[in-house]
Formats: sequence, structure tokens, C-alpha cells
Amino acid sequence: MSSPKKTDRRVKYTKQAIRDSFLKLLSEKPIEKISVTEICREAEINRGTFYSHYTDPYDLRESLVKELIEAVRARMLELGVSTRLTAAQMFKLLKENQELCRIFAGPYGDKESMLKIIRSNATAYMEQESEVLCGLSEYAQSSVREMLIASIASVVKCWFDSGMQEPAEEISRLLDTFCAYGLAGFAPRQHFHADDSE
Amino acid sequence: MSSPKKTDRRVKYTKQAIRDSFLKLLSEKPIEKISVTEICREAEINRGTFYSHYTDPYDLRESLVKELIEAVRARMLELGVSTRLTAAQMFKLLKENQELCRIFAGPYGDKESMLKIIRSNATAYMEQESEVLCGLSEYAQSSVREMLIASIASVVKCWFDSGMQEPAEEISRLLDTFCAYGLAGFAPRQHFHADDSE
DNA sequence: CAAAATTTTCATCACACTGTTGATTATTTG
DNA sequence: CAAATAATCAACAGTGTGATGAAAATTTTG
Repeated sequence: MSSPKKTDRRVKYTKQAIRDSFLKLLSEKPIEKISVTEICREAEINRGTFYSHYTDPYDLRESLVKELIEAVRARMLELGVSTRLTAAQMFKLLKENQELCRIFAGPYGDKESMLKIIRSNATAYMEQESEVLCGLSEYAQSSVREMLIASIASVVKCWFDSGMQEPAEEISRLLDTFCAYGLAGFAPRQHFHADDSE
Repeated sequence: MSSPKKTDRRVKYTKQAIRDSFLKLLSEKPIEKISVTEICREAEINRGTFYSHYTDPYDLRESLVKELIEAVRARMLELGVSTRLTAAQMFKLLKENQELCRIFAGPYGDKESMLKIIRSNATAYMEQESEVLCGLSEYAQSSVREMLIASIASVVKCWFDSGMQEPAEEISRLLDTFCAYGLAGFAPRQHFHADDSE
């Protein structure tokens, strides 16, 4: 949709160079310390060329996030998970894009981007929940939905931070349990009573 | 602790001017578009003065976040909620600092700062949960803890976004229910079965 | 296949922002 | 009130920014 004809070879090369340079810098320091000049020095292109593609480093990052979202969505369609996406499936899709994910989830990535990526794919994951929530007020519904999304993003961030050692199934079980049953889901076997009084 | 003797009147005035100017700008645009020059023009002080207090706008924001954390913590001690903090109490404390919170939770605030604020006070809130989690692996424990914190931050953000209309008790019930029982906590009365198969 | 048309890349320029330094002015203390 | 201390400011050199029009590469067309 955005660019069905990326004919020009130069553009492809230039964009790749910018991308590589930017990701290298972004793994070293926060985006606010990265100047356009720096990106271009590293990429060995003229600064003007950068500006003909992006307005600033933030715009560039935005575009990479979109790219990642697109990539994940495309894979989803490929795999035919159109209706219901399991957490495990989602994690595997993200893992396929480690390079970008690691940076966006890392110390110099931002949670906002991470959330955008999660949110874009969380819809499918959360479809099942709507029936549970339909009894609540509009406000409560969106609050709960946001808590779910935040929980997903949080688990994913932990996962990336730890180098994605743990198997996707393990992590997705944690997430599913928490989302479905909260802390009670982790209680050994004892029954929790809903007593709120101190 | 940080400054028990803020004797000089000028400093107080200058810092207030910087703070006001910055917050005004931050409610209009993201921090990455805010220059030191701009802050000083608005605050009618010399740029050098800014640099004698902060290194850059990010440092300034950091300092405001710390200030907010301190304020909330101080109020906590005042109220004597040293051991267990209810969600409702926490929300009320945040509401007491609307001015800052609204900006940090708003469109140009960042989730990271919000999380820092929540995290700093979530310890007390979460003390109760540690017994539930102690059976899990280190990794699972921290994952779940992060999900809890993310949920709290998420609810708070929703709350601020909607202008803090809803009473703190309402919101805290949502949060408590979700954290304790997950989505199952919102199911009308029907029993959810832990069937994971599609 | 070559010349025109199109698109991308680059050198240069004027201007804004940065961070520092040392002089100037205000505040506190004895 | 005067000396000591601390904060504020004016000015400077260096760097990054964003725009413009020329040069170069690619694609299109006859």
C-alpha cells in the first residue's frame, strides 16, 4: 500500500544504509542524542538525502515501527491466524523480528513504540475477552482492555530484556494465566477469598 | 535530603519560572521538540542560568518526576500508610498532584516516567502479593510483578486521560479485581473453566 | 539503443541551538 | 555595613538544522 513499487535501486540502498546506521546508533544511545548528521556520517550519505526520506530521527523510528507492525501482520495472514491469535503465536512472530524488537524493547527503545506494536496485534488476541467485558461500563471496558495490553507489553519487554531465553510457550502461559485469573491463578492450590478488609 | 536549605530566593523564583515554562511547553508538544533556548525565552531567564541547574530538558523532566515521587512518598508517611497501600489511597495521592501527573500521563508525557512514579509506590501496594508468587521461578516472579506494575500504570493513565472523573474507589476496584482474579473477576457469575484447547 | 524525462543524491548557505567562561549582580553572614 | 558566597547574565565558538538548486543516476520512450 505505502510503496508497491520500490523500483529505484539507489533508494533501496540508501534506506538500508540509513536503517543500519540508525539501529547501530540506537543500540548505543537514546534517540534524543542521535543527530541526523551522525546518522549520515555513519551511513556515508549526504544529510540532504536523509531529509528527502525522513523529517528527523523520530520520523525514522516511527517508520521502522510501522515496518515491524506490517511484517508481523503479514506473517499473521500467512499463517492464517485471522481470528484468534494465541500469546505463544504472537511471541513467536515477534521473535522472528528480533533485530528490531530487541532494540525497541531495549534500554534505548521506548515503551510507546513497543506498545504500538503489541496493540496492533493484540486485537486478535483479545477477541475472546469481549464477551466477558460486555457487562461493564464503557469506561471499565476500556480500562480493562488497556490493562490487558499493558500486561502483554510488559511480559514481552521482560522477555526481550532477558534475551528471549525462555520458550515462548512458558511466557505465554504466564501471560494467559495472569490475564485470565490474575494473581489467584498463581496460588499453589489454596482458595483465595475475596476478603478486602485489612 | 537533597536540599534542606533552599535559602536563596532567586533560585526558588528561577526554578519556578523554569518549571512553569517547561510544563507549559510540555503540554503543547513532546519533549524532543523543546529546546533549552525556548524554555528560557518563555521563562525570561538567561540560558546559562538553566544550565547551572539542569543539563538539558530531559534532566529537568527527570527532576520533576523525582519531585513528584518525593511528594507522594512524603504524603504516604504523613498518612501513616507505611506497610500496605491500597489502590484507592494511591490514586488519591496522585490526584493531589494532578498538575504534574496530568502532564506525565498525557499525550506528551512518557509512559516511562509514569511507570517510575507508579513503581516507586507500588512496592507497598504489592507487598501482599509476594506470598502468592514465592512458589514461582525468579523469572516468573519478576514477570508477574512487572505485569502488576504495568496494569497499575495503565489504569492510572486511563484515569488521567479521562480527566479523573471516576471516583478513586471505582478505579481501584477495577484494578484490584483485575490484579487479583484477572478477567475471570469480571465474569457475571458464570464459572470459567481453565480449558486452554482452542 | 540513445536521448528525454524523471527521480535521487549531493554541496552549499543562512540560521538556530548548544554548552562554556568570566564578568556582573544579588543574597547571606558575621 | 562590608566581605564572602552564590546566582544570574552577556558573549563566543562550535555544531546541527532545514532548504535550495545543481549534478548524477535510473527509468521511460521513440
